[in-house]
Amino acid sequence: MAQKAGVSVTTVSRVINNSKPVSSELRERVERVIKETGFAPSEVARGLVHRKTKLIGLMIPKVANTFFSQLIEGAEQVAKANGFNILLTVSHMDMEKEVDYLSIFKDRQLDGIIFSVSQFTNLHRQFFNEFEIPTVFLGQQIKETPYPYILIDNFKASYEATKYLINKGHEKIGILKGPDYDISTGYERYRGYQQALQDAGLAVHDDWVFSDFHDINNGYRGMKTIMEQDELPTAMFACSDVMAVGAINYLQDHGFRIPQDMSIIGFDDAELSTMFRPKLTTIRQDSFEMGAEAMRCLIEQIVEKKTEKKEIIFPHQLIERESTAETTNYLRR
Amino acid sequence: MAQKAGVSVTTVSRVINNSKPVSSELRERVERVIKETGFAPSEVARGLVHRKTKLIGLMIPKVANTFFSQLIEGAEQVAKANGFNILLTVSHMDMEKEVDYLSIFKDRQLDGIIFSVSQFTNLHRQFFNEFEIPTVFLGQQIKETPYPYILIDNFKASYEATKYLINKGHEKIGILKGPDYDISTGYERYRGYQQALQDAGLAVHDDWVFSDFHDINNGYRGMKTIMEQDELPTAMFACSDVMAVGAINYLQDHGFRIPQDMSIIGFDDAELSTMFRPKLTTIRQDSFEMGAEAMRCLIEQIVEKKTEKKEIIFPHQLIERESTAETTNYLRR
DNA sequence: CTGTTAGCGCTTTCAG
DNA sequence: CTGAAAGCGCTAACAG
Repeated sequence: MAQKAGVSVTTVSRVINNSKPVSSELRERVERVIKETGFAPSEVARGLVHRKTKLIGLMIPKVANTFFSQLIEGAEQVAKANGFNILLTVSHMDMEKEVDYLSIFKDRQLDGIIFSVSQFTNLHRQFFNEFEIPTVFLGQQIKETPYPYILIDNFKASYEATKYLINKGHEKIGILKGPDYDISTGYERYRGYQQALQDAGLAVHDDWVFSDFHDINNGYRGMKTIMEQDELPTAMFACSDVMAVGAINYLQDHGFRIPQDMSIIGFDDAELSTMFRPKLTTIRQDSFEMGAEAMRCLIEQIVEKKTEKKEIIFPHQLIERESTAETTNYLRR
Repeated sequence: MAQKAGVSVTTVSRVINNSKPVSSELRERVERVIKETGFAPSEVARGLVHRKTKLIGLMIPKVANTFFSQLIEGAEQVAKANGFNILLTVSHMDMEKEVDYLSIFKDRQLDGIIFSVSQFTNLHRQFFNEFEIPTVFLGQQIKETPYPYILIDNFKASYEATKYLINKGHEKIGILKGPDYDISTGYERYRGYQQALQDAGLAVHDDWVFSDFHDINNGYRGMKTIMEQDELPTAMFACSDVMAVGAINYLQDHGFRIPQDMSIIGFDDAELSTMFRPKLTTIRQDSFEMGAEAMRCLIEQIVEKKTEKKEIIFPHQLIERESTAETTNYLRR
């Protein structure tokens, strides 16, 4: 390349990066050859010099899930707009894999990490202690690192969802939640539910609490388990839309009508919330925008070369649709 | 690192890569320091030496779509198992972006590309002519490059879907398809539909043909457009499940029953096919496995250092569920 | 078996 | 304004 244009590599570098003045003559010559040969500098070599890769590691538990797939799109868009690319890894909620990927991120000298932790273990702690790399945590309040985290207020959102059901006259309210160790969708959402019940003078009925991974089958199974109890709830708070849909499927398959026989509120406002009939009443969180914001926050850390601990709480919103109703005309159970 | 262990960097390299014999004494010393410091070699520097990055570029039009999100998971799993990582880009069906990303892939010296092309333009052609990089195309028969492509037989699958409807006694069959320039989900699926109709002595009714991007709203809109015609079909072939769901929503919202008043067959067997009620009759394609296989095929090219043109046709399968029925007791229209 | 040397393709001093 | 030289962190070829 430099040869072809009859200049030094330095000059080529200078015209490409516009880093130092170059005479218009040489510049033109170089530009011509660039156009002809389609030359572009090796990002790898550049990376070696600058100790920057312009690569962001994005680690999430699952792709095939509206929340995450939209989040990815948001993050990708912002990354692209800032000259970054995304190295995507899927952890499948496996802590070992998470730590494994973390060190891959390190070895590859990624410029930053966006990380949806499933559980912050000692191995995680160790990594972030030993190694310094701009990071944004997703979905959980990770307080023990200097890095920001971004999430919605799961406690509050769940409190509101439960309160909403209570305001509709429900007193027997069950919950379909994530696994206990999943702080945000398991623990926090359960806490909100519990608190709302308590504040209304209602008791938590353990038989109406079901925990497992968020997927449709578990929603189905969870609802089944609960409907096999002697005493039945009149409303359910499903901590994800997929759980809600699974639950509704179970109920409909067994002759129950929604919302006439059971009110169900979901969480996420996934695309399916409106495709599904009845349309889901749910808590909306803007996952695309959360991905975008996480990426903005990360890039800011990278370019400013400083990270400040901050907590980004995203707004959520209760959207009332068709899967919930007043208790007034509920059958006696 | 080398200093700490009191050896040369070469020796360190040798124990890490096990590339040449090292005395057990030095080896131990080095290993100890590695353990202590958590040292790991820079992938970037390695990449520069080897001209390999162990990175695969994956370009798809959309993440938030079951077909692609599962495909990503399949590809990621295989990549990981072989020591590769994925650089993910989302093209949003934008040809310029596609070409743009292609050259990013080149500049970053990715080891290979898995590419779901929307339309193979001159710019694409030019890229693949000028530049040699292991590639696997996804979803379209790209015949003009030396690289393999992987897809299902869209023509045949659509023929079967349409034939299935015909066998149920339907003679008035509409179609909700992808945009024309989308060879696989637009053109090929339309061709299969058309051929099946023709072979059965049925005519294509242009008013029952609707084309647009595959999403739920377009399914809704498409069905609306068709239902506003004077003469109505008794069955629809939706070229994607999301289209099918949109269509069903429209019909149900307007008092039609599925499948009693209209039979609908989808395409993809997305997760929602069974969550949705009525459960969708659809054409199943295994996108996870397609992603995995594409990655295997790509990695083979990379390690064998040779590419042979091949065509990987994945099986598809018609799955009969609840959204289709015999015409026998259809209302006269 | 081990270390020294060269070089991967770039950018950044440092001279001129 | 321009080029030569040094070096980013590693591996491979070459001596010893």
